[in-house]
Amino acid sequence: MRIEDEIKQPIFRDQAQKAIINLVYTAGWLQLRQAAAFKPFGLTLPQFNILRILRGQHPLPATVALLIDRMLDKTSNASRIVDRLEEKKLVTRTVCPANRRAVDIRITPAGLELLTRIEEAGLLEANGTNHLTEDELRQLNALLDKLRTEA
Amino acid sequence: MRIEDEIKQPIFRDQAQKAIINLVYTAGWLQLRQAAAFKPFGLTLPQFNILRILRGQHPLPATVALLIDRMLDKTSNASRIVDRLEEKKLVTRTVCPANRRAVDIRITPAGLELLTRIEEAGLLEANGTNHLTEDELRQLNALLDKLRTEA
DNA sequence: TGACATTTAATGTAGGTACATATATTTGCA
DNA sequence: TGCAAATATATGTACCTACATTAAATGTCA
Repeated sequence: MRIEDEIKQPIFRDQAQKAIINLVYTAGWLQLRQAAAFKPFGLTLPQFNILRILRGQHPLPATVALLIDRMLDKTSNASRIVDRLEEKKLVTRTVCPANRRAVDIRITPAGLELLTRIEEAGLLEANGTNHLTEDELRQLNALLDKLRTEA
Repeated sequence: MRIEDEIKQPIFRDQAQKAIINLVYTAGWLQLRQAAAFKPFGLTLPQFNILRILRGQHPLPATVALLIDRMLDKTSNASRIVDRLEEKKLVTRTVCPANRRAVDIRITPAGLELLTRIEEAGLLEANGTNHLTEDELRQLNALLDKLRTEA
């Protein structure tokens, strides 16, 4: 459905305004579907992303600073997301012996097993981009990268 | 900057995964800039959007149902956003006389004046899409609309 | 007419972001 | 050595979304 119809706004000032609204709306649409997919596993999207980063480090630990560096949203509060994962016994937190300011965060066997189950469910494949061809996806990536170019 | 460099992930599974991450990242990037622009005026983005919808109705009132229908994020809680606008005296809430379940929400003169000031500041123009040509913006809109096509 | 369903908005709860501040530890350097 | 600056994380506050529930008013229909 065209964005005009999705939000019942028939006229935009220009293509730029329309593109911005379309972009934010489409990202929200994607996130909503992804969040719904993760819900049966008791995870939110940020929690899932952090678990994946931790698996990437495994069996080495990660620090909060490393998580922030790798996350999509740099300013988000990794500390509190780790709180939730710790409550669910999916990660452990121990003071880093080499630098007692830092915290070593590690994914647990339960966390690894959960990631495997989620991936086996094929959530990541049915993700909403099925209607675009390889070439269209490339175009989209190029346009988004260009859009973010700073003056 | 390419999305690979923005989030320090050199390899994606495929163009589709890259496009999804790129899309969510770019939308967040845009929203962050927009939120920063509204901050000096004491408004958040959802508050600004609701004020604009109310101005569109002015001098007629809007109901909460109408606001939800027009908003980008359909499931968001318009009621609580109106709470904040009411505290700031930018809108009024009165029980609808024709249907006492509904609430008539109206923008105040202060609300209208604030919108004018924001628009005069030119925030909506410097919005981050300056680097794309008219044709590229059209392409982007078409790709996003197609992406959201349901099976 | 009166019981029941529907509509409209508000509220409770859990989790998230953004930004400022606090606390503990380590580092650097006079 | 000792003290200030820097670092690493945690916490407080305000606001947001998502989803479920509640409360009040209205509509429906036997």
